[in-house]
Amino acid sequence: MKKTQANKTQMVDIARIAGVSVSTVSRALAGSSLVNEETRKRITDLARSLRFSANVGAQNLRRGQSQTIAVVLPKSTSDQQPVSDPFFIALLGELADALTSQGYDMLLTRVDEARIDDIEGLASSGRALGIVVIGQWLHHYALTALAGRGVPIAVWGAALPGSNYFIVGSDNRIGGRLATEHLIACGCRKIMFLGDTRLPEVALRFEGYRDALIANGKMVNPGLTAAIPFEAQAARAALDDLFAHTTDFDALFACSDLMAMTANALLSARGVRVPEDIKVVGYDDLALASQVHPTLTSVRQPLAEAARALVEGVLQAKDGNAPTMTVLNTTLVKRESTHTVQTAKKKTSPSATTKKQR
Amino acid sequence: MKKTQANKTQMVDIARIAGVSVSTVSRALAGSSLVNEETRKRITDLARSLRFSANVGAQNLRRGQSQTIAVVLPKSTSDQQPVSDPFFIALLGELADALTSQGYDMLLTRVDEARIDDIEGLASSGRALGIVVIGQWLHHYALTALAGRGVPIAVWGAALPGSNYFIVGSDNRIGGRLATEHLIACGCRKIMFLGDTRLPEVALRFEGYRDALIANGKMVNPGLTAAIPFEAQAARAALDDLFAHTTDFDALFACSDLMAMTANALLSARGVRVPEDIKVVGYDDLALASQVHPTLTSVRQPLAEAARALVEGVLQAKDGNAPTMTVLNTTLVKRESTHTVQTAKKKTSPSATTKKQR
DNA sequence: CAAAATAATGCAAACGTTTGCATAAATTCA
DNA sequence: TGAATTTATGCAAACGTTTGCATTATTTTG
Repeated sequence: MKKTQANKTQMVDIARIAGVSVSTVSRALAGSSLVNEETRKRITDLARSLRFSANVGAQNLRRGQSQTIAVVLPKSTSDQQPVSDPFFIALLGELADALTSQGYDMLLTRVDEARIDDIEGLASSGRALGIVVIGQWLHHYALTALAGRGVPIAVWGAALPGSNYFIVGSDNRIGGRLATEHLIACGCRKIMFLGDTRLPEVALRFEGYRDALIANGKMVNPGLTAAIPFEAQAARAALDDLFAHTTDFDALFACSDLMAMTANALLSARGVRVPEDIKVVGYDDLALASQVHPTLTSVRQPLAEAARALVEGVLQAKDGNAPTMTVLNTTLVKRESTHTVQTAKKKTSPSATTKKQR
Repeated sequence: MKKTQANKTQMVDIARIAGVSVSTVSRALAGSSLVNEETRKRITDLARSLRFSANVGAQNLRRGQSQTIAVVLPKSTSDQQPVSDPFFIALLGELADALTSQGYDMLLTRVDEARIDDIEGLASSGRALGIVVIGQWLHHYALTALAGRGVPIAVWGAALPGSNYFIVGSDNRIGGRLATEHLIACGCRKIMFLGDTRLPEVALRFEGYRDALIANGKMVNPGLTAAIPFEAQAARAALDDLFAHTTDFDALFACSDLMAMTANALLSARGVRVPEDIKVVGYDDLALASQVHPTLTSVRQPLAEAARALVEGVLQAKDGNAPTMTVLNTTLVKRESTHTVQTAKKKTSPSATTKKQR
């Protein structure tokens, strides 16, 4: 006995049984027109019945190319959370689907932000033919260096003009404007912007926020800006602190749904009602946004499209094409958290202990 | 010019520059004691400066083993949601960390539940040395068949006695009992169980629920059970329907936090207050559970431990060891959604529009 | 000082595919 | 009918590593 487990069946086994050479097996399974229809049928049937599956290592080696794309999810060193933001997860899911539907395998890697350079190995080792980076954060420089070295990368993030790597993102500026305009239309006068403008995406959303204010003859009030971080715990602390000091606002524009929901929870705990007292708009339009109470008005980014564009981007990058920037449309999804009319209780049911007016 | 891109540097390049043979390079980089300390240093330095990274396809081929573990996330055919439950995502994150910390790559695949057999190819093609399946759902039979064919798998799910594959799960029965006992201790008399008992995990939680009731001299009331599905949209519809028909309960025990949060939102929309009128316990203890209002009492499953056990399981399976069942402890995390005392407002701050007593 | 042991290196054969080229058999053409 | 063409197959050389074995140079031993 050589191994504990039976050796995997390989092409030579099939060849022997079918009485042909390995070349023919290879060609038959690849669907080459060089092999007789009848023999092909015989071979493919045999392969299926033996549950044969060609060794991809050998294939990649011979072909000089792998069918795998690496997806890296940066994790901040400080943040102990297992997974960053639900939004990234949703994008991840779409990526998984986009990749498998195009016949690529997906290698998922979480890398410490400080070690972002390490991801080059994923490509140079032939493990993956290219890399999708979710979230450029503050690493524009490192990403530029990578791309400069010929590593095929496509990044989800803000469109930074003149960048040397493929970027896919949504129109953050329009997103910010849509949200703000809606709040203005709802009659809000003191709209607070929640987000850390050091991040490129957030900076653009802030510009949209400013655009909307100015277009409506208002000024940007520096007091109505708070650099809330994305990470859940930190966001909660920052918001709690914020609300303890300031209450002079009638609307919140949060740069993520998570942030908006946390804000909602904290306000609610303080007895502030959403949307009656304060209106709230989030960003991302998570699935969860329509599951919470009140359901959350939010800026939607087209995830499936984003995933497709990212895959397309890596492939282009691999082929050495000049980098492009893809900016996807954002849309506003209006829900309860910005309702202006009396909250229309849908058929107040014979519920157990209904307290009128809460 | 042969290729568009410069060819990747490989061992032979390093060998040439260093004036040694490829064997020596290979051994030096592998840290073999056969090579002179000085030459090793020279070679490793060279490799680093050239950003060399050995071709893994070739390595796997030669070694006859890959360093990759596949993680499959089944998606139900009907469900259009990109990613199933946030809980699985959290587990995914832990798995990613556990794998990378042990030097394995993680291949992520979402497979249609109907095609669960296809995952065998991941192992038989040498792409992965083993497979972690997240959620056994209703596929005990298919998984048994896979394991029977020698595919190394480890599954997150309920401990099914006599199974032929590795199973890692948390103690659902205890979890169910803890939740129910807590609600009883809170003075609840009519505790509704929310979950589809066709799923093994849920069935066990229900047993725990029953255990607790019986231990407290109560009977299981069939009217206090609702087969709410896990999937968000469907769950919302089912819950909405449920609450429209029944209000004769004073507590909910939901089989996932998502379900509990949706229930909270729906109840809240109906003017029912949690925890004053109705107490709610969830399951999973998502990060989100402490971010919503009211914060959610929930049954926690030790995710990091789970991830470690799953990895350990696949490796054991690969080595042909007899399958084991790992049952992890569950604990109850008490939060606002089951508070009995007057909701102690923490230092009612000088908030804008505080409505006393909500 | 010869023989034996040790240390460091190289040679060449794998690993399981794919594919250019040669070849054999069958068919068409003039 | 012989040459030219087409069709189907096999041979053998890659792909980039790792590793058993042989080899050489160096040190130790008796």
